[in-house]
Amino acid sequence: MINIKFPDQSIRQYSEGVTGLDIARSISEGLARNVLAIKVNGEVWDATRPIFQDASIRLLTWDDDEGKATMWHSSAHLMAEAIESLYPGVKFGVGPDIENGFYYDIDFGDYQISSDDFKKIEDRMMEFARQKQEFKRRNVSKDEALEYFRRKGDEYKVELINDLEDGSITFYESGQFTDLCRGPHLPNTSPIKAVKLLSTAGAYWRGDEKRKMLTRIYGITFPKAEMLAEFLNMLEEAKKRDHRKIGKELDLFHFSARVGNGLPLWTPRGALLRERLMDFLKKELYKRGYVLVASPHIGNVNLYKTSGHYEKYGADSFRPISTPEPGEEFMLKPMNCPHHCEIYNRKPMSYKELPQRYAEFGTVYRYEQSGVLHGLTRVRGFTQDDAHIFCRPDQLKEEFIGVIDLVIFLFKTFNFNNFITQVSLRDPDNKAKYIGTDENWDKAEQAIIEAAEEKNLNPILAKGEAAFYGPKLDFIVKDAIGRKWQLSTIQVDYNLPERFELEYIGADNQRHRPIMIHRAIFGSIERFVAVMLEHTAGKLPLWLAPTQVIILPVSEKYQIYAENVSQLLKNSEIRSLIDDRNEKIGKKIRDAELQHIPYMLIVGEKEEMNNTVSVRKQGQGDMGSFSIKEFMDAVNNQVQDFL
RNA sequence: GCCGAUGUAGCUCAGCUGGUAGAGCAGCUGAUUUGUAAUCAGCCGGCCGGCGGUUCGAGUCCGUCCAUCGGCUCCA
Repeated sequence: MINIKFPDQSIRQYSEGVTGLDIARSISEGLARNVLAIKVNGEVWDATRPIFQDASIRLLTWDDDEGKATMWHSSAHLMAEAIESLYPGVKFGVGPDIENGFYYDIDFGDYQISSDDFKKIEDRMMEFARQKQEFKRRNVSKDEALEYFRRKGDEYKVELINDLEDGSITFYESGQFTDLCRGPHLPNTSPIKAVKLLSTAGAYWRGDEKRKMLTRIYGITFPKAEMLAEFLNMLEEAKKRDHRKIGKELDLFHFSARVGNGLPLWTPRGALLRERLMDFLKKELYKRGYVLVASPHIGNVNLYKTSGHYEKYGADSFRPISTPEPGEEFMLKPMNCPHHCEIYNRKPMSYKELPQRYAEFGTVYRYEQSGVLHGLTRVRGFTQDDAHIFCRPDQLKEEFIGVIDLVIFLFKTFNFNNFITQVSLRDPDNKAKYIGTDENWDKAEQAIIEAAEEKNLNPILAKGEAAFYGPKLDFIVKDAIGRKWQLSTIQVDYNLPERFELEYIGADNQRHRPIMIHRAIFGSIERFVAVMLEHTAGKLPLWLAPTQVIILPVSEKYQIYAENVSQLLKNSEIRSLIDDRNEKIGKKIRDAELQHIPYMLIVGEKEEMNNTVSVRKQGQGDMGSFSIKEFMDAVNNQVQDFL
């Protein structure tokens, strides 16, 4: 007998060789039907794999991320089986589960697969799923594995196997399909009750653009048909919230091929929104001891050679600008930091003057590959809400805490209540590839982790994810429909202080090297606007709305009164418009609602007589009648914290 | 950049197997003078993404370039 410990710490005894499925069945038949996999001592196993030793276990169902992952991984096999049966001779690359579903990279030879083929494949997948095909795990020797796929003519699998250790290789068989696979998998295909293939895409074999491009097919499966319907609804909702669509509808920004792709043009309304965001942030920066600096859009090539950016952005980015002076070249700045380093460098700095916190809404230019451009989230010219903090090593933690506070304050302000954080640390097995001393790295990593813990961030620790120049802390927000966006980043940099020979004079009268912290809260204004629009579905808060109030005269007779109201609002710095079109009030309200204008003021005979406005709040309807002053006070009250 | 798809009026879209462009919304004009999510009528508006080709004839077929979309890769 062996002892099996459950998540609630209770222990039950089972005979050796018991499987997850057996354990589930010993609890209830219902659980046995729902169990997709089992976690054994922290490792996810097939629910059908026998357990021979004492173990802590957790039965995994659809409600567990690992349960979903197992199902989607098995679904990738199911899709591969369906595709192999429909298109014999295709070759398979890799087919993992991903955050929302799974994909498989496939070499279809000469056949050009398209979404028209999806229905056929989905039907075949469901047919196989209903057959309740079992997933059978089998250990194979490297020779046997190679032999199998050589005979099958699948060079991709052969390549994968060649990279594996003999003795660690497993095959999974389901129906007519055998795949090289680590697993785990479902006991059988029956939990898969709904299938949807989502898209095709080209994907380089092993992510290497020099190698062959395979066809990737994305799909998702569910244990219930209703869940698929829900998922498809969510996709619809995401489409409705697409910032590119909202940006057009609300007339915020525009792209012109004549200006150049990836170069956003901000319309009057959009520019206003940007200004509001930047003004708000500036005010916070002053409060928190930052100082604004400013630098030009170009800098001498030598600046970027010193910083190392030339190497990174020189060849594949906008080409340097030449001048009448032979040999003289300037670059559009891809980063603000070199300029800020030179601002720091302008005079000897005392330890008493640190930290220096330089902030700039700096517009930078990077020649992104045409295929990656995407609305406002990926562009070629964008404005970072950038800042660089130059501090002493003993100030690092405190500075981190300061930035974390600012980030949290802003997330709260913008209603991003759901976010995760990640600390990127260096790879402990490969310390050589990082610049900076061992001691400094240890201290910095420690400082970041401590700062994050003090702020209860509960960060994910990602070893080996740090840049070569320093560890960092990233903030990833989840928007209203659960999508993740990386916004804020705080990065330690040992590299630039070195390259720019930054110094301060310490209390010991010796020269010391300051530490530099890069930090951006919004990331870029462009991206932040995009995320805001998708998060709010275009319903911007009052203080950000380009038009805060629209005055709707019931008929032309009240035009003069409407203008009077408008003037009063303007005097009070409330952004308003009059809808003086010859339309009925219902129509004007409808259009204002669709434009998500926070307040509508209906004015007619009653209002003109009593010097009032009838207030309608966007999304909520009629709020009743108020004096103009009452209304203005209420508006000013709501926005005052943001001015 | 690469793979695939798409590109028709300011916006959203229709236009079958090639015969020379259509709707709704927006805009303009007029009528109506309106009370909390679409008043009616008329009008304007298109080198059918650009360039080449096939054809008597191309929005429709072919090539090419550009842009957009979904991915790969990269990143804010």
